[in-house]
Amino acid sequence: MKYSNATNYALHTMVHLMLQPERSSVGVQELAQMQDLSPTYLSKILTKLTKAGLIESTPGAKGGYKISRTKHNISFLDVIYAVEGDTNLFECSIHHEGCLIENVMTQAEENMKSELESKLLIDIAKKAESK
Amino acid sequence: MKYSNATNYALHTMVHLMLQPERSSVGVQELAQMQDLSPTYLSKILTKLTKAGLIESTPGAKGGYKISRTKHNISFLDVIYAVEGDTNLFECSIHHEGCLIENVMTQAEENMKSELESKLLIDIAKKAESK
DNA sequence: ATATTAAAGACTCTTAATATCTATAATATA
DNA sequence: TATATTATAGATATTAAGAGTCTTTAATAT
Repeated sequence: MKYSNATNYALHTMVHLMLQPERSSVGVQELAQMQDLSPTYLSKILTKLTKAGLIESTPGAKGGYKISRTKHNISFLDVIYAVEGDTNLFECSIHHEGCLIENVMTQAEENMKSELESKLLIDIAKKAESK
Repeated sequence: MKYSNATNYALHTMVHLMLQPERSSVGVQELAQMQDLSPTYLSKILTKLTKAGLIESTPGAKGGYKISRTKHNISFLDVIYAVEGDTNLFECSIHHEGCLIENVMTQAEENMKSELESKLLIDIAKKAESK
């Protein structure tokens, strides 16, 4: 079990965008180069982030991506959901109602998610900046 | 991102074995039938559990599998490790030392794991029994 | 000796993730 | 308005991992 590469790239991209000056967009070319990815591939991921409202995109010259104005409190969980969707890590294979095993597994997953919800990208960006 | 089916089957099998009378072995035939699986497939999973020391196997007539004598305190995490191995859910794609993103993701995973470590199969088995 | 059962290895099938290519739509600016 | 630039969308190919089967071998009880 692993997080997808896409989630990994998305998190790095988001932190990078957080470090940009206000109102300035960054093109997919630059973002892709930074992580040694093909622009077309990364653009798929960026489109997901855009649809989730985490970033804004403007096509055309001088266009690109920037952090959404309305969303400066973006959590790790927000990014993960945007890329992977909200799915349960565990679903009882026998599929019986109120499975005790599933209950335990779900609770553990909740613990992880609540941690990821409490961690904001902006804090990581600031830490990275001050290094 | 999902837990494997194998983990799912393993957990159900373990709880089932927990509910057996002491010293009695159950064959893969019966265990497989219970979950509507092919015996050969389930046996792969059972072998992993055996190698991890969570259950004991005896070949031959009247043989089968039973919970390890020495391990009546088996946690959910033990079973997951036995089947999936201990791997990190997240590894920085840029692979730079002390990645701040990776740190956050790893901490969240630890929260999940510690919950799974604190939950014992025997407690689930007892609950299921008393229903 | 025989029946029974686990273990191991080779192999196939399926699915999801990864990634690329091409065409289209939108925007800035000269 | 024309052109260059950039995002979006769709089709398609590639890869890797998981799921599952089949067959052979080894171990054990009776």
